[in-house]
Order: sequence, then structure tokens, then C-alpha cells
Amino acid sequence: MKAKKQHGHPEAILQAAGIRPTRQRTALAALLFDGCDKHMTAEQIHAAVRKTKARVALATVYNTLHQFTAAGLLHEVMIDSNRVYFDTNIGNHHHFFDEATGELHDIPADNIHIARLPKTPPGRKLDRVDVIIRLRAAAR
Amino acid sequence: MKAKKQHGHPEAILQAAGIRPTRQRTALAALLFDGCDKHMTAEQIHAAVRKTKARVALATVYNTLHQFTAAGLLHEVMIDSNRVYFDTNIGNHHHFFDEATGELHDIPADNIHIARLPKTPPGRKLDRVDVIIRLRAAAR
DNA sequence: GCTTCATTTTAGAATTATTCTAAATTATGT
DNA sequence: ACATAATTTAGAATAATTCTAAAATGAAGC
Ligand SMILES: [Mn+2]
Ligand SMILES: [Mn+2]
Ligand SMILES: [Zn+2]
Ligand SMILES: [Zn+2]
Repeated sequence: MKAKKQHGHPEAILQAAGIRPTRQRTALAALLFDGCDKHMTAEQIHAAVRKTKARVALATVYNTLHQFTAAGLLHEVMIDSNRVYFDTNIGNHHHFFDEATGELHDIPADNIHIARLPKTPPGRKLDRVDVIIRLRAAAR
Repeated sequence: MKAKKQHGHPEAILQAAGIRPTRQRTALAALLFDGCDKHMTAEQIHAAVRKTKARVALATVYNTLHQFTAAGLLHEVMIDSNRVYFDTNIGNHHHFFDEATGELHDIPADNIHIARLPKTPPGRKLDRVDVIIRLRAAAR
């Protein structure tokens, strides 16, 4: 009754993405695509799936997250040199990064205006523009 | 005859930053603060200093880079989940990241206009805004 | 120049996120 | 059911970084 965004059965999402819905992939999809935006590390996702009845090896968590990313179901966010966050919000948006807690929060794309973007160097194409607003604990 | 930006003797730079100019710190400062903007990883800096007569342990490279960063002589740039880049350009600017080569290139701050920045959450203060333009090899 | 004490450097071990390997399991097509 | 391909798995391997505890160096006082 509170879920944000559309979300179908995990199996249907995987089918639509051309990924075979195995037991472990379905368990991970159910966890990730519940309609709420999430930013989680592989370890966090592994811990979360462990709390359900499903058993999924850490290597499978990594494999699956990379497959989901390749299929466009997730985005990788690299912000902290020693963790990758997997973002279930695949729309155009930016991030607050709270350095105190390591948490990421979304900023809708239209909350930030970027103008006069320099043109991309020759032989390259623009992949994406990431804006990261880094936050620290306030002075007092 | 071609050096960009001001740069004094490495020892003077360290003195001014309140860092004791030891042999290894001076060697690293000489390498980094030659007036040209650089984006290098610890391993790259270690390799570069090895080519000079100076002998510096990798642990010392890491220690020193962190000290330089704490003193405001360098900025850390986290873009690639498995390397930290140390940036000698400490002014306000942004980056192109070439995913093909792993190279970083500066974008002057006034080449990008950011408007309507959302206000920082309570209890937090804005540390910095990083804009990363990710590039890939062009289609053909 | 020596002695002393604090600071710095060092080699190597440890840590941690992630990837790899090769074998075991599971799913699919017949 | 059988054969075959895809997936999963445990554990080993890798790689960036940090830690440890010992050795070297630097500053200060004599
Ligand atoms: Mn998080
Ligand atoms: Mn790593
Ligand atoms: Zn997000
Ligand atoms: Zn830069």
C-alpha cells in the first residue's frame, strides 16, 4: 500500500529483460525491485537475501548484479573508492553522498541545472553525467 | 619554460603547509608540484618516483599522499571503484573521465553551470560538488 | 660531533572488495 | 528420461590499501 513506482512480479521483470528467472535471480529481483529506490552494495544485498529463506552465494550476487546492470535494470554508482553501490533508480538523477554514514540519496534530475557543458573530446561519446554532492557532519 | 601555474621549491611548499620536508616527502613534492596539473594513482606516483634516484616505499607514498591531502595540497578524486586519483589541481573544477583509458581531464569550474542546487539536509554541511562526465569510445 | 627522543620510513603481513576457477547443480530441449 | 547448455557455488586468487612493529632518520640539546 506504500510502494513507490511500478513493479511487477520479479519473474516478469527478468523475462522482459531477457534474463532467465532462476531461483537466485528471482530472489534478488524480488528484493531489489519492490518499487522503492535503493542504493545497496553487493555485501548489503547478500546480507539482505540471507535473511530470507533463499540461499545465494556471494559470487552469484556479484554475477547477478552485473547481469542486471548490463540489462539496464540497475545502475552502478561509484562514489566511495572501496564500494560500488547498485542503484535501483535507473532514471536520470543525481546524488547526495553522506560521508558520515556512507548513504546515498537521490536528487531528481530537474533539481539541478547543468549548463554550458563542454563538448566531448573527439573519438569519444558521452556516457553519462554524474553529479555528486558530498556532505559532512555540520560544524556544530 | 613551459610550466603552468606557480610552483616554488618543494621544500618551501612543504614548510608552508607545516609538513617536515624529509627526503621522501621532498621527492614526492618535486614530482607532483612542478606546476603542471596531474591526476595520478598512488601506484603511478610510486612508479614515477622509482625512476628518479629517490627510494620511497609504497607505504610511504600512501602516507605522504594522505598527508598532502589533509594539508590541502592535493585533492582525492574517486571515480573508478578500484583506484583513487590524487589531483594536483586544488582549485574548483570538474572532470571528464575516459572509461577507455582510465584518464581524468579537468574541466574549468566556469565551463559548467549548476543551478537550483537542492539545499543540504539538516545536520550536514556541503563538502563539495563533483561533476563527472563519463566518456566511452565513440560508436565508430 | 655525540646523545637522546620523537618522527618518519619501511618491509612485509593483513584486510577487503571483487573476480576467477573448476566442479557441482539446475534448467531446457528432445 | 537423456543430453546439453546455462547457472551456481566454494574457495582460491587478485589488487588496492592499510596496518604493524622494527629500523632509520631528523631535530634539539649538549
Ligand atoms: Mn547505503
Ligand atoms: Mn579493490
Ligand atoms: Zn540513485
Ligand atoms: Zn582535476
